[in-house]
Amino acid sequence: MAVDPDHVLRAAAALLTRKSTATMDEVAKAAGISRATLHRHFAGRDVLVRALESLGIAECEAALDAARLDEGTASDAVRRLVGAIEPVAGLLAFLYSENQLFEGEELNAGWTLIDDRISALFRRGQLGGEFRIDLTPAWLTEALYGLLASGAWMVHSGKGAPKDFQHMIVELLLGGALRREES
Amino acid sequence: MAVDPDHVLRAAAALLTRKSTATMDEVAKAAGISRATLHRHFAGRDVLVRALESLGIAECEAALDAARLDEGTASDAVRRLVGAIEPVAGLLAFLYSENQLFEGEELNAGWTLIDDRISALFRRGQLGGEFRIDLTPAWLTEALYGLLASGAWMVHSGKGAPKDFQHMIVELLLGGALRREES
DNA sequence: CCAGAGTGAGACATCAGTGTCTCATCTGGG
DNA sequence: CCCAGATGAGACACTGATGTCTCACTCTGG
Repeated sequence: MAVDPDHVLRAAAALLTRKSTATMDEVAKAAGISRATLHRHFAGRDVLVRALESLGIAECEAALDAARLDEGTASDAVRRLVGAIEPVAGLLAFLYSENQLFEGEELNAGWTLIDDRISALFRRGQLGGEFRIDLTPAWLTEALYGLLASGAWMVHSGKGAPKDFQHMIVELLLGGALRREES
Repeated sequence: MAVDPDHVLRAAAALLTRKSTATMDEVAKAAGISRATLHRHFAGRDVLVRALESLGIAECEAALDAARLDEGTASDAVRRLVGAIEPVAGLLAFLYSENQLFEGEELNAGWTLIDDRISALFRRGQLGGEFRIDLTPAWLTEALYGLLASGAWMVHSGKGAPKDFQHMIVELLLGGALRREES
């Protein structure tokens, strides 16, 4: 029976999300195929990681689309974005750490696109008077990534419930830790 | 001349902070000693990483002490903490990712101590009515780690200035992205 | 001055992960 | 039914990192 490359990719993503140093052997086993077949579809670990990178980018963009960043208040858009991106957070964290190894090589241009779209959202919130302007959109974007990683870690390690993921991140990112006098 | 193990450790920390996959050979070269001597002082990569872990814990605790978490408002304490912990942020990020590989093994109890001290700070802020209570101290602590990692990444990649490190993190962690009507 | 400790350089074996190949087996379409 | 293509299992060699050992050199203290 012909192997479904997409299924293999998702199995690899699920495994590497938990154990980033997993062997090609383990990846193959996780996907339910032999190492030989895995190598026929992805000729080498780097090829596999690149494919996972493309998958992560595609899913991120899908989440960005689903979140409709241009509609409604920027706060609501951020809320939708975090909710939509939650399933990808683990894979994102893996790729994030893996990309540090590609130091010399150029990184996939897709990330820049995603960064730009998220930055644009924060900028929209600033221009609309919704967000404070003393924190740059670039930093807010990077901070969102960090909080997503922390949230994914909380859930993964069992210290936090998946249902709280969106609330925890959005509330901290938007409102901060300080208690609000108003409302 | 006798090698100073602490100097070796700091050189290793500086290198591994930038390139987490550095070889023992590269570590030795970075420390200005031979691989043989490096192995005489740290018999294996895992021993070296454990030693770095101890160093990171010690420096974290020193930062916690220097920040005087019990004095003044919790907000000011957080501000001092971030400022004091900044030099360790890179090493912290390295150990953070490295600890994921120690899955089965027990993690150093020192981290729990540090977590507890930071959590206690956030709890103090909550009990004093300074911080909101719908975000758990455990999450605030984890979020702080994530923001420290993001900040270190911003500085490391040149996207942000070191002088903004403390301000970026503290302002986002405490105040959030939303614009404040008051003040 | 001399002995001993510490170091640098290099050789060597080992080990894990990987890339590659072969061959038997299985499946599906003509 | 039969064949072509795909898969699984395993063997084999290669590579990079590592652990270990030896030997020569250089300090320093007695």
